[in-house]
Amino acid sequence: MGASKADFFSEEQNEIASLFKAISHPARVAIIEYLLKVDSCICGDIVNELPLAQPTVSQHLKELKNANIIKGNIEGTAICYCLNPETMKKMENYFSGISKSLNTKCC
Amino acid sequence: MGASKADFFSEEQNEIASLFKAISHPARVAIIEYLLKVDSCICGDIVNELPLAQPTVSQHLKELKNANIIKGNIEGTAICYCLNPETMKKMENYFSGISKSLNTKCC
DNA sequence: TTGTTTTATCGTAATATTGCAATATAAAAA
DNA sequence: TTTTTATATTGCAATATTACGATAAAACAA
Repeated sequence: MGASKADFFSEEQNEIASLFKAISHPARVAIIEYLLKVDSCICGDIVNELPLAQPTVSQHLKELKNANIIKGNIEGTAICYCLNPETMKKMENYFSGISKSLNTKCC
Repeated sequence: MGASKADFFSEEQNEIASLFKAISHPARVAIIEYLLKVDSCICGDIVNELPLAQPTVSQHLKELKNANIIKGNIEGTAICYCLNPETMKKMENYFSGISKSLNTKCC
């Protein structure tokens, strides 16, 4: 069909999948790395950093916000974006948990 | 358009994006978590664990293999799958690197 | 008020992904 | 050999994503 059969998987599996789906596009990786590079909130400016039109960037920012990967604070005409440390930690923990319980003698 | 404008992003950004794209689907998250749960190579058996038809599972396994997230060893008629510890570590490191250089006083 | 700036939304075309039936392939068993 | 078992590939329909022009909305300046 094309739609994922989300109903057949656990809530947690669907959550993890959509969290990583948010960073499964190079534009969104670029946004994350830009926010990391400037090391502060960025008001405006993101559109000029990417080789994409403004509506497209806005759409990618919306997806990152929905996934809780970035936070956006309204500052007058502009919006201040920054990374959400908690979500970064959550994703780190997902993999460190896997690494810990991995039997490396396998295969 | 629909296609991502991959040419305009860095090699590294495209790599990171396709790595996480591999775990952006609940079926592939379920495969990872099943391999983790059994804590050993699994020969066959994966198809029966998922609510999907055999060709669909095969397709998901192929994507996980292409992303180096799982390894598959042929064992006669069956194929032994297990997680790739190096890729797990790589993904963990991506986020721990972000967490480390994150200015948490922001926003 | 009007104009400017910044971000969001709508509508839609191009492309990608998902899922599966049918079929193919490959190795072992009978 | 034929049959069985396990996995892969092909082809296609249904759905999702990506990208952007046009437009809207919101805040501020003049």
